[in-house]
Amino acid sequence: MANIQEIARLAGVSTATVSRVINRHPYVSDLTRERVLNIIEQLDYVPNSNAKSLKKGMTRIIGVIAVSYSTLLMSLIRSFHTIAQKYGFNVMLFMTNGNCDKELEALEMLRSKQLDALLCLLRTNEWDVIESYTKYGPIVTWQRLVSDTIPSVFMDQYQGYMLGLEYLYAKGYRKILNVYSSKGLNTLGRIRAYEDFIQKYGLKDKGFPQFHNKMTIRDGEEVARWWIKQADKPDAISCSTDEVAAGILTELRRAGFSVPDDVGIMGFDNTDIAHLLDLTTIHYPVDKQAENAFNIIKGMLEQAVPKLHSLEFNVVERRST
Amino acid sequence: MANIQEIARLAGVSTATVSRVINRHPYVSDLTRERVLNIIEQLDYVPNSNAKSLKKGMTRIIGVIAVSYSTLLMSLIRSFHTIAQKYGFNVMLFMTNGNCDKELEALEMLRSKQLDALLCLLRTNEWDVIESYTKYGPIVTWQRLVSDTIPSVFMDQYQGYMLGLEYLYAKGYRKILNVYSSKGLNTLGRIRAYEDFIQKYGLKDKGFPQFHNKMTIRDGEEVARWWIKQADKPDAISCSTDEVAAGILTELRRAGFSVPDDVGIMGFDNTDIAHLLDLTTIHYPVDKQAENAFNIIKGMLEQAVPKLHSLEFNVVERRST
DNA sequence: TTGTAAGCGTTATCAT
DNA sequence: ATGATAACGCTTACAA
Repeated sequence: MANIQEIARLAGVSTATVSRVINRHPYVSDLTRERVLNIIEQLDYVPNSNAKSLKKGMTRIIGVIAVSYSTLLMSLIRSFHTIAQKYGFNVMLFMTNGNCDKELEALEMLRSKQLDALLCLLRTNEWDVIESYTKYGPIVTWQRLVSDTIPSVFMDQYQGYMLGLEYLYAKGYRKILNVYSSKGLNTLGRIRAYEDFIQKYGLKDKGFPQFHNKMTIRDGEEVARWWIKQADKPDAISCSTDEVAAGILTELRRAGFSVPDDVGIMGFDNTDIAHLLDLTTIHYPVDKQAENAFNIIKGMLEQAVPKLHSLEFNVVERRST
Repeated sequence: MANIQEIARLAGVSTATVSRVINRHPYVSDLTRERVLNIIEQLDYVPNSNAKSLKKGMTRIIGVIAVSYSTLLMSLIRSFHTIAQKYGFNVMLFMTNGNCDKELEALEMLRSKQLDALLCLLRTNEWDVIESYTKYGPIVTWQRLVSDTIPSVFMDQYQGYMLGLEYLYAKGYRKILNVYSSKGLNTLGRIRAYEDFIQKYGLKDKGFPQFHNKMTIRDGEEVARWWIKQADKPDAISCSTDEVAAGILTELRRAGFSVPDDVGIMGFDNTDIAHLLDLTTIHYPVDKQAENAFNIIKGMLEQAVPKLHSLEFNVVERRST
């Protein structure tokens, strides 16, 4: 395969000049530039990335760690990929499936300089293990974490959930059922939001059961079947995810109920499915989080101060409430 | 960051010796090996992968191209990843979302030697575009393709589908409804199998409608609702995917019907959900396909003849038929 | 505007 | 069993 020396020889110039042409340096005469470009074209030459990486001390590849696939994660990854691309970085995805060793592999690749940085969406190893790798390159996370060495683009779910509850209150709903997802800091924040909410408006708890670990369409369908059977029904359901809301909505409609006439339904995340089914939901700026994550990484790589988006939740009002 | 020279200096040996220790060469005395390893440990040294890649002319990274996520693809990718790992290769995933440029990126990385090879699960660009990159490294595909330069681990769906139909016939089913997925060579093969099947057994076509583009749980639910409304019902449903079969099964049970007493249901792919719901299905050895794909790549890289698994469909009999 | 040459951190071929 | 040293293909001072 052709290399820079061969191009130089054939074009009758030095390798430095060829390098300048490739990297669009100024101070190359139009004539030589043209001649070099011609030879490059003829020989179907591409610079060897490994040589480049070795010389530059970086690969321009950023690793992204997640434990598994989900709609939300995928749109986050897509946004991250897009902005990384824009600045000439490639993205390498590590799906760990909860396997610590697979995550360690990614961390080791950071250590051995195959990766310039790591975005840790959902970790598997303990934080102190991950933290011990920060000396090899920037690591940024999406999870809730307060750390000097691992910046986070986490958003406090308390605020988002409260926003939704306030919205439902303003629309006149008073008997709200909460459907939570997996027990974690996020869910805890949401539970706290609901407690503060009923206190603030002097609402009594209606004694509805606590739905936990509900995150899929099928989970939503289950909740819907519960709702149908109740004598004293909630007048609104605030869901952990759009998927759950979607499951409830479609299952209720299938059973002949009307949304929002019989019950209001509110999703969370503003994913495609919420749009598709006209679900009111809480918009969560994952795209901006992704961009912030990238900008933080870029800032750390170039020791510059990154410009960040401010992150805010929004109610997206559609026709399910 | 420490490099091999520093280790050499500190250990009082040459870089060659350090390299030998790292790469587990024989002919290093136990004493020096120990001393070198000590220094390596102390300095937290790891060899720089870029230097290695440059020297060796390969990165030991294989790219995998797919257009989007699906259960089947994910288990294929997992198997591929596992065997690649075993031979010291890393895997870089490219989700193209049908974007030609994103796919080209992967191809370009092969060209610039950041990738040693490419497994193309689901292509986006035309085959001749992809084919033009085979000169830069091995490209193997999972799709149906007859080509000198791009080997394929494709399996003829005709056989698998026929196997399922024969099984249903043997169980006494005579009024079979087919639910196909997206129109492609695979579906065409299945349709052909069904035509040959009714001819072989002298069955008359029951005039059931043609279900096409059904591949999800929700599609299956739709089919189930169609089935419920029929006077002259099919006695078995042969599905394009386990997801569709799962949707039909659960929706029918929800409506009070019994499977397999009222109708037999057969999936395809033998994914987790088939196991979960006790669905009879056609096992499709994706793991072996993945291993074959890797072995072909490995063979091409080492110009050796790969050992391949023979690929066969199997009926996995469970309780839905 | 162009060329020379010194690295980047390894591995591998010869010597010894 | 160990050491010199020449690659691998590129970038970038520094010179001219």
